Amino acid sequence: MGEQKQYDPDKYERPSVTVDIVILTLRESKLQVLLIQRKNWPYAGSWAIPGGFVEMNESLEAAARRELAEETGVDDPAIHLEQLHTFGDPGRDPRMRVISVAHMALVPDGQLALRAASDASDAGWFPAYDPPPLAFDHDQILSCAIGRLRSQVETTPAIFRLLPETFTLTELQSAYEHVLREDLDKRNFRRKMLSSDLLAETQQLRSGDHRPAKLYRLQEDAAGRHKAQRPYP
Amino acid sequence: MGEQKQYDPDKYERPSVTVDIVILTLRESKLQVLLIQRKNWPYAGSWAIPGGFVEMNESLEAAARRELAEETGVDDPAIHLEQLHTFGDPGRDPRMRVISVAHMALVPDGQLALRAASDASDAGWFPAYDPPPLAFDHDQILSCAIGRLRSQVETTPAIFRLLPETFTLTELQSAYEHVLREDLDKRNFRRKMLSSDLLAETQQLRSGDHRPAKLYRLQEDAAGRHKAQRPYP
DNA sequence: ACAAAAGTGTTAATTTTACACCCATGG
DNA sequence: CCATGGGTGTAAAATTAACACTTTTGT
Repeated sequence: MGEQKQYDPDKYERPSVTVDIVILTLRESKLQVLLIQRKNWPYAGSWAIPGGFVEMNESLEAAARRELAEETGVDDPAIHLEQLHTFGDPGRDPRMRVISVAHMALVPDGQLALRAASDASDAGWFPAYDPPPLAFDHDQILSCAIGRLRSQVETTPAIFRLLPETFTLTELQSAYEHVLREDLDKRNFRRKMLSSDLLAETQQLRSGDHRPAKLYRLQEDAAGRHKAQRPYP
Repeated sequence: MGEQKQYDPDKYERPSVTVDIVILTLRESKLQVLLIQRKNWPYAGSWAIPGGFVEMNESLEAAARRELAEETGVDDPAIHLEQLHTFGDPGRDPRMRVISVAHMALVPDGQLALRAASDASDAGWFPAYDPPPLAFDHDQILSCAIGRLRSQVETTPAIFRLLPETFTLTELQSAYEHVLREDLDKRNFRRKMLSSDLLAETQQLRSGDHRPAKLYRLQEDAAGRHKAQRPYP
């Protein structure tokens, strides 16, 4: 900060600072969010977005990654984690003044070892667009995450952070459709995607119950072209 | 935050929390930022983005508006103020752990009573795209603000928050050009603007040295409509 | 053979770009 | 009368939107 009065910082009461993490994934073709159930006052029994205190020697991102690892077992710098917004209204937590730096993490559905944190009676995945009632101002935080995700998905290759390394075009389209909540035209979608330079064709096929589908992966250098243009729509 | 261990919050050392405000305006047809000169260690003599501590009973936005009023004399809820990002790396301020919630304010050039804060030896406007060396991580904060402004200007009517109530189309175009740093085609610009439903024609003309120009104002209900493309927070 | 998902082109509509001259006023 | 900024239209190109059938596999 830039002020420069001869403040004695100790004469100011200080708030607690936490990070909250909206952890999103695509499971069962739906956008889902990880929530933990509170055991204690306030909001005992309600579901909440996971979070925790920022320690004095760690950055905000480090704190968020630490919490992410604690909740999901995922400790991978490749996981997409971004800061969303800071929520700091006095009274948002009745126990004390808590300023919370909200983050969003996008994790591919996979072997997420969902280990409930020691302080949660339970943890689970819920439909992000239709969550249970949430503690504190966590409905706002979730809305903020979903809004950001949608905007990212429309303008960057963020969708791939929710997908496994290889995927079919139908899976990719379905991911877009479930995040954006709109139906896309199959032929237009495929034409646009294939002409976008975002995808690399693999040699493999996904054999399933029906006609096998080509598998694609994100083009290696696509991260850089990120901001450039909207892949879809 | 959502964790719920039986934390004793007092056993945690707490960081200081501040708000910093990137105050932007269009002066002399240039995008300019308000900076204050530091008098004391660290970065004595450097220019810095104004800011100050968040008090225990005020929201982050209230703190930012209070600082904005202290620096500029502008105390108007209509001023566009938005939260940008929170900067909290340990060591960003050598005096202590400071977590700063950066904001951006857009003020129309006008009778800004620039009163230097008591702790600043001076305050002044500087070209936002070509600022002097800045204290702390304030270059990052400024870049963040400019990036956000550009994205807002491309997708929302934010540009009008930098303009006086009435303006000519040429002034409007010039505002876009100086914020986006690109030249726009006059006829395409005017056609697009006039067909956008964002503008209301006034009966007045701006008489200057040459042919008078029609004055426009932002359409009353325009705040909602242009939101179409990118919602950010 | 059939059910189910994969894959494939064309046309119309809309949006974006490029581009140059006349008009109204003040000095 | 002239210098200066205000104001205007059209055509080509690019992008987007709408739309239905054939292919391949497993059962």
